[in-house]
Amino acid sequence: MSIAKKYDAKKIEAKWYQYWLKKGYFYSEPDDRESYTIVIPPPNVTGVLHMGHMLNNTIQDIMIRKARMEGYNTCWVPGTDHASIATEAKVVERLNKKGIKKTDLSREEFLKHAWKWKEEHGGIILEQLKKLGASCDWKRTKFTMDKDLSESVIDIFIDLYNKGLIYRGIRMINWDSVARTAVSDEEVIHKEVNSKLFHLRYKIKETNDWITIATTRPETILGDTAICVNPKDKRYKNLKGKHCIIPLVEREIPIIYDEYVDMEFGTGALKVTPAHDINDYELGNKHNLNSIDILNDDGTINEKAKLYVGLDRFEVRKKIIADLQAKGYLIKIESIKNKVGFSERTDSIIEPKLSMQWFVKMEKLCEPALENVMNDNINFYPKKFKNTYRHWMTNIKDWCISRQLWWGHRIPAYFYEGNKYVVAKTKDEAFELAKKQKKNISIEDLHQDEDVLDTWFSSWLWPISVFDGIRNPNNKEINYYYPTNDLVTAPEILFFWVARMIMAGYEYKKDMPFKNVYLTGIVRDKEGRKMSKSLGNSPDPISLIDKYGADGVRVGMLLCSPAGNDLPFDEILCEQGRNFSNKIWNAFRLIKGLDIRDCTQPESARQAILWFENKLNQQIEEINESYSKYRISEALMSTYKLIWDDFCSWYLEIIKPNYGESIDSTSYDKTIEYLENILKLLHPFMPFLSEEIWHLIKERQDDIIVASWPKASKVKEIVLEDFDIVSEVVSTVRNFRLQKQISNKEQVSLFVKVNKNDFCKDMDPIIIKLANISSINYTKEKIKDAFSFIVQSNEYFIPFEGNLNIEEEIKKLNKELDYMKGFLKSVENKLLNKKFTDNAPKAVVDIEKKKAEDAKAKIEILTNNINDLK
RNA sequence: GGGCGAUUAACUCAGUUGGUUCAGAGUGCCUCCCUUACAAGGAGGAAGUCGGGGGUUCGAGUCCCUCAUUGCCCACCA
Repeated sequence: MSIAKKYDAKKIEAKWYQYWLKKGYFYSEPDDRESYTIVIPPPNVTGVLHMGHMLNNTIQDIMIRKARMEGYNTCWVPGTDHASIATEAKVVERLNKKGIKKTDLSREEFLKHAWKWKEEHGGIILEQLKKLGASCDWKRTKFTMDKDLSESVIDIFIDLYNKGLIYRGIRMINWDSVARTAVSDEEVIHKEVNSKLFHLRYKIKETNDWITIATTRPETILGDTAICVNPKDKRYKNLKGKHCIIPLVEREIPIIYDEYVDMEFGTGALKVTPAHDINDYELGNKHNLNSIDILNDDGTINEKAKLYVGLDRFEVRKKIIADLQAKGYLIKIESIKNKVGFSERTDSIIEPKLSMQWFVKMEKLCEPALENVMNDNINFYPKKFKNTYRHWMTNIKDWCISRQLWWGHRIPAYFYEGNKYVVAKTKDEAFELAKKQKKNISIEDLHQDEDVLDTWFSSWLWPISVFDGIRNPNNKEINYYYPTNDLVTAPEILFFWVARMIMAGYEYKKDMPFKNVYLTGIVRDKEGRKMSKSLGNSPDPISLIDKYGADGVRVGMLLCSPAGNDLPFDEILCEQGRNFSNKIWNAFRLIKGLDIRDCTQPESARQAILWFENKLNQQIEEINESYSKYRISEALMSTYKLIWDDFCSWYLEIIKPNYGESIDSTSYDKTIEYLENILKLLHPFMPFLSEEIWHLIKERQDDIIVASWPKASKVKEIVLEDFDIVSEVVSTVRNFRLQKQISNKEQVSLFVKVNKNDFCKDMDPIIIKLANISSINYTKEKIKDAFSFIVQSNEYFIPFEGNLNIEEEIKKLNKELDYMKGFLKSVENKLLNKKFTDNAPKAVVDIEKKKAEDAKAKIEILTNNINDLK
């Protein structure tokens, strides 16, 4: 059989994914094993896979695959989120392209289009995840607007309402006038922009004097209901009780006093527009001011403004400034930098606006959610996010959950007689409730609230609702899978989503939704910019997979992503991942190509096996340790080095028979055993490659995906230490050859003068093989005319007939000698320091003593060698 | 403005309660090698005043203070 020299990922990845699916390895149902559960952070149903998803889902898959091998009943629930505002925006855009306006459609017609869009695009991202190798239980795929999940959402709304935790009220909210909906505080992004600060003067009615105010939003003067100054401000002391006239509209408003006003800013006089500014709104409440809402939902000016009715607010800004200037009200224009809120979804400028909305009271829900994170019942990785979390949870405001959209869960409130309403699951139930309030009501009088719920109002139930734990709180599945084990997500949505899931968990299951939260970094490009569509700096994950293989990309992602750190992505890392695939592939080719005979086992092989056995055990422990601390990159790096350095560069090089020779069956069997263990350790990172080789090594029925995770037995440290000496000797000899240009094919002889008591010669055959030594001779005397070096106070000599550069040798030795002397001095100083010997632990002092002894011995050798050369 | 981090080799990062020869890893770089698994490779090598300054300690990448640079979160100046 001839095996390709280069590993071809493309060829095999699809094959194994289908195979695993067919064998049902991803499928889970409750049984008597312990469960290990992850719910996917549901990507937007209309989204496509980006690098953030790649990272996220690779980590989840690694955890799931390892848990599966450890014997847990693993369940990774996939699904998508309806993403109400994002999806609705896309559907609207698509309709616009066809010349259809949303406003021309009925709600039902619009939703038909939206569902059609969902059917067409909804599956894409999940199909992409399969290419990555994600071992999700696809039979459980959920969508936040599935019937059962939708019902759960409505049940929860009603329950919270009945508990008094949901209320309706007029509040200042963030208004997105493109999407024409309220958005939550978290969906507003503040950006610094260059603005103009307009100084405008208002006439004071009683005195005919002027007062000058400063504003960046001159169009809002149409909604002014007061001018406010600081009571301490001497400039405005005599204005108490006076009024002024708004320019152009000529409306009269009072002058009020409040310490809120910053005397330093602008002119120290503030125009107050309670309907369109959060601070003004609060001032308005405090001073009983009217609110005049001058904005329509689409951002145009309404008739309450009296002027410019029907024009867009930004157009009005230009016009009003021109008009104010013409009439002498504009004093000056200043350039300033200020921060303006933009909608995360539509990037339009957010207008603060008074509006009737639904809210969830957060205070009570927060309590257990905060406590159980702070006391580590729920663990955050990395820990630093606990601080951020606490900060947010202690400053949280009520959650505005209504959105003026159609795509989403419609609010189950039914209105009659204007503002009266009842909350119920169906219109019939609502009717029954309404009858209690008003005897002669008819069902036609009830109108359901037009608004839908914030997307996060469904996603906060995700870990419960995917197991139907809301509608059926004690069903077998929820009891078995909940709480889930790990949540892997981006820190960006810590508050939107993670915090709220924790709240919902304690409110509805009296328990945490997950035990651990692994927060990944943000994927950035080489320049450190966040990867985004608009910048066009994000590589297409699928073409990366085509190029480097899913295994290669998985490794590439993980090579640079310690938990919580941003991830500077560079395609070269995927290349490294691919090269690693190839390395393993070729190690396999070597093993597969060996000729096995029933011959005597060489001593070098026997020693290599002894060593590698211990090395492997040591690394298994280390890898497990890394996993337990959620240091996934570290676990990968340990695996990488174990395979590349220890297994390939050392072990296989020793075990490999010389040209034309055969391997003994004992060594061969051991090698296969090690390869199998290595592949198991590798499987979570490189599932496809490991499965492929697993089956190519020998005929077998079992699959690596469900093979048992390697167990570590006790490590004999001394063996590892002995091997370290051996490897240092080998490297030094190789270095000597390189320097003196002695070919590796030419044998050299090695003399050893042992100065240490516990010297182990067992591994000499390894040195002989790897350094191509003719023989190792032990000597009591130094060897003249030889290249010499010291390893662990033992002296090694390679007789050398060429001209040794004496001066250079002496220089080299002197350099080393100086270093050792300096080192000895610092150690001795330490030991002479009584404070050190008295205070430091005995073990530390003993180590220092040993250091001093070793240093002395080495100094003696070096000194002698230098003298000999002279 | 408030809060939380970060700063260690050219790059990306480890460095776990202060104490082994502790200054590390991977990549990159340099030198030699197409040697009978692998040039997507092998062997060897160079490279850092641990951001600056001060302090605590017998002992400081590690703890404290301060400055500088930088990232993120929250609030927000009309």
